[in-house]
Amino acid sequence: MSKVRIIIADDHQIVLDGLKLVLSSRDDFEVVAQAGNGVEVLNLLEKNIVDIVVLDINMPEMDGIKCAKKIKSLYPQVKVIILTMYAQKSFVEEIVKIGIDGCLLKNNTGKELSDAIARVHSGKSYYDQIQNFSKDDSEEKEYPLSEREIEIIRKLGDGLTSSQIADTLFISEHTVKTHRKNILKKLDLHSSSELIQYALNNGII
Amino acid sequence: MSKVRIIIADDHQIVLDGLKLVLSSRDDFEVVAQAGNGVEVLNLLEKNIVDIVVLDINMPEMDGIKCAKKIKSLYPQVKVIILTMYAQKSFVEEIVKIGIDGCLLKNNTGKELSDAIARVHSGKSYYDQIQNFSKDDSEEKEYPLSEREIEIIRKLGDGLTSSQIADTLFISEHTVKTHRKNILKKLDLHSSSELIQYALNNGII
DNA sequence: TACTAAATACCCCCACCGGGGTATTTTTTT
DNA sequence: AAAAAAATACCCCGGTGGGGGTATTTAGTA
Repeated sequence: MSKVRIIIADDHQIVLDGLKLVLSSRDDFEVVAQAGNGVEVLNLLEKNIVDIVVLDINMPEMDGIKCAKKIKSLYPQVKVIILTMYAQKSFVEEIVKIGIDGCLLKNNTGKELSDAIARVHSGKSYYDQIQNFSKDDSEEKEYPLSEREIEIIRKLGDGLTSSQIADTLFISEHTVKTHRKNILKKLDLHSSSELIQYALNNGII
Repeated sequence: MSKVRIIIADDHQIVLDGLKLVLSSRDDFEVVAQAGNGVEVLNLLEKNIVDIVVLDINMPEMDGIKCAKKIKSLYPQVKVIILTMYAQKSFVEEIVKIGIDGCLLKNNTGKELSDAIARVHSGKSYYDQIQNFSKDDSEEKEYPLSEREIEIIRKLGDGLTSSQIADTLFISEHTVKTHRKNILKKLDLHSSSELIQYALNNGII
């Protein structure tokens, strides 16, 4: 019987090393490649035959969700499992819509990841606690932040002013102010200080 | 020859599993325990003889820096290595002051962590790119924050304005502004946003 | 194709922040 | 008792932030 061919992606090399060892402890798994961001994953998929891709959500260049979307459109037969730090409600719709096969928190053991891979490989899906924070609460509307908005938040956290941010991003100061305004509205916050606190507490920064 | 006895702490179980495998691949290392936060680490240290503790910075309950401080005061002979996601300048002063023995980014390979542990165990220190920022030159000017100033910082983090803070503390708005001004000067920061980020990263909030 | 979200850019306005001072009173330390 | 540190309070001023709009262009999706 052939092994399950796996690609793993995480922006922290040390986590990659760990995951590889975790998965290699099963002799029916084979980690064929590692990647540090979504773009690398797509490059690797061009040259490798792969059964399953394990993606961290938070990655530079191209995050896990975007990458999963690409994978599912380019290689529908490839299974995708998302690894995430926090149970972020905003991702769930995306995850379901894209048709991601599995999703679990980094909070799980290596064995559970192995189980998830085995289950997904057999054609089933594997969702961790995700259903807990799935959209039961129709009351609370989720306003997901765009990439640009997150970029703005990070720079606000560095203490840059609107005009400074505008300079680094080569856009108008007005645009930066609009973004900040929209961010505060989406998150129902009322100052940059609150925003930074929120961002740090939610893994945005 | 006895093995190097190691405790590893990270709030993500899967990362712990990975790290354990990475370190166990060396037969002169022994991972005696794992912890999900700083409090657990301290409990484990009461019952175990340990050479080295590897701490993630971002953990609930008690973060890596706070935990390191405790360890160094309670068990000075125990070596501490900090694992961090980003090279955050704000941590460096703390890290140096506390006397942490090693510090490296999660961006490194498992082998580099092993090397760091071996080196630290031999009595040397191991600093990744971090030392680019460090400035052990001469006297580090210490500008300790007063209790009142910390009180102000917390309220700033809640998004309160000067006048709102003034109301809750029954002092003049001018006084609040003076405090904030002094705080920014002491810490060499230039906006409340930077301040909040600094405060959260240093356990002030 | 039409629809939608995102990014872009601009208007007005006032309150607040950041930075520069000075100065008095209270508390703590020497 | 004297010195140092902390907390208090006030002045000025320019730039920024936060909140209310509107509108165009671009990109992705149905």
